[in-house]
Amino acid sequence: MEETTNNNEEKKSLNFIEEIIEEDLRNGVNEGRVHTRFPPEPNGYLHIGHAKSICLNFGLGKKYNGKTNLRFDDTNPVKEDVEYVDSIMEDVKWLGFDWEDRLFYASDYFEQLYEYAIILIKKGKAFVCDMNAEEISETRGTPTRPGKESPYRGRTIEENLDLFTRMRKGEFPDGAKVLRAKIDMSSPNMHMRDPIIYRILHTSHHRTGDQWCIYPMYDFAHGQSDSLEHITHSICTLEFEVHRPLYDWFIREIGIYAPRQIEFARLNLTYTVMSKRKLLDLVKEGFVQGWDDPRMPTICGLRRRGYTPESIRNFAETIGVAKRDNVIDVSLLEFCIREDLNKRANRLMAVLNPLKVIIDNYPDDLVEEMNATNNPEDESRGKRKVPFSKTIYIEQDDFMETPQGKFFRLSPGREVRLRSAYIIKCESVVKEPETGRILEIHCSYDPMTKSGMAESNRKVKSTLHWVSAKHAVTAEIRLYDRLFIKENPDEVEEGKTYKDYFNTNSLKICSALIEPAVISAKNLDKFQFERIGYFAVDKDTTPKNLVFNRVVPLKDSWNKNEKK
RNA sequence: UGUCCGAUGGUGUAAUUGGCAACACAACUGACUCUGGAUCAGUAGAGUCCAGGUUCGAACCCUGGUCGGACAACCA
Repeated sequence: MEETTNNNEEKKSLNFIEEIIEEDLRNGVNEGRVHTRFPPEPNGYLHIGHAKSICLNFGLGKKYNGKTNLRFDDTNPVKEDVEYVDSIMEDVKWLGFDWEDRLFYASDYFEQLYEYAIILIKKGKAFVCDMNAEEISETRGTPTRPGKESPYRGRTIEENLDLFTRMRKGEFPDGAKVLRAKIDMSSPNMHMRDPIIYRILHTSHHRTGDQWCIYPMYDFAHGQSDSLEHITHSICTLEFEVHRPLYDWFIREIGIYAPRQIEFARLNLTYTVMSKRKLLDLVKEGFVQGWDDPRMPTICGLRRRGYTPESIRNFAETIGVAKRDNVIDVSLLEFCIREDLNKRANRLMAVLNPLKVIIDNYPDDLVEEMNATNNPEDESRGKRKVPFSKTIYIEQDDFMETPQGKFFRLSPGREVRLRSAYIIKCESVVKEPETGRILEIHCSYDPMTKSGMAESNRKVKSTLHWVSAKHAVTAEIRLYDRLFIKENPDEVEEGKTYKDYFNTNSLKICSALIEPAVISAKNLDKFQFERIGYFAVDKDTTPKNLVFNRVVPLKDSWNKNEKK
């Protein structure tokens, strides 16, 4: 519909990465080929920050008719596990991306990488060093002070070859020796100070088993892996900018194809943390119930919470990509899921804090099937039947004995519409004598105002949701709030840690009375409970116990005014 | 007292590459509404980190500062 108004097709501006790619395309670099990759380490679950990278890499592949690989950078067997490999593949697929037949592992290249190391040794560009971790660290210098050369730096090529071969054979224990690149101990770039490229690790690997006892360092594997896969644009986060000269050095010395690395700023979100380590702490220390706890910014957490792949992709698109540090307001993420669910989630009525309403002039045993619209945004979703009877429940918040301010819901003597049903009028209030607590309210209904009836269009100030007492289904409801009480939990005061800002009210469990149509709901089904919010069926649901997660509440301008 | 990177409304991203700051979220008005949702209309909010310079003209180029981030794991 937008395109009908302006035919001079408003072209969307390019982000800086697309600009670089298009420039390369114009210059005929790589024969016009675009090939990206998403290279996670299988040592944890993916989070929304990874989603940004996934959408970027796969999005670019798609946009430029190129390809995108999935490659696991699995060079550290002590931290990695197939559990993570599986979850990562599941998450990428769920987000809607396809690596087709291009699933790779850095461990696929171990033999090749070993050969590359031999090349370096033969060129006199790498040496076996016998110093231990502490000694190496001490001689590395600091960013402002040059390091000292290793006493083993001068070993002959033959000696290095012999030692490295024996390292591979398993003749030395963990930590006894490392292979180092011979570059420059006085380089202002710490990564160029004779970096370690191979270490001894007598640990079995999740894919290569006990085939190897030496493993390449990430820096020695990543760039070459990209090269081997003929990646044209290696997109990564900012912290690897300083590594680029090293990658370039390896590629040049080994003499292989050079991809172009482009760095972008990682995503930060308000009221949460985004590092794998911190997320793991929250799981291990029981702040949350697992990686897929719906409060977690992990992909599996968001999925369980009720987020859709479309909403996350749209979020990634909306936040854009640049090089400056950024913190995105969670409200943008919430906007994206509301926007999506508004169009696709069917409506249901559910009461969280019930207040009993008896309609005195309604026949005792009558049950009427009301016609309710499933989704007013999409008439094709049709209608459903909602049973109505003499005793119903409404939300406690929807009644005020002495209405204040602009409260225009139910109160004594006032009329309101019951959604998809009748207009009722509050006639009296029954209270507990001692406490004054409201027990129930009595109303009358106007039979001529049934929804859909010709004369039903009388204007009333508000419409309330409701459920029929004898037909309602009970469900467990989990209400989530932000994980932390501080916008940036990483910004800690003296003597505190991000954990001190954990929001102890981030999960509230309550129950709800829901209209009977809910019983057919299956895991991950999403609904809008009218006037409350979007809810998704949780996997903890059993035939006896329906469990819903609140994805996000509806915007509430009344509640907002109240808080002022 | 190093190297690299960055700096545009509250937040994020733009600005046809030197032509007079736009879009989205958030906020606020109002209209409409059988969801105080959605939708629609509108308002406010930056003169682009600072100081110089080049130019008819600078958010874009140059110089010098300031501030912020990354880098000293046998992690990735």
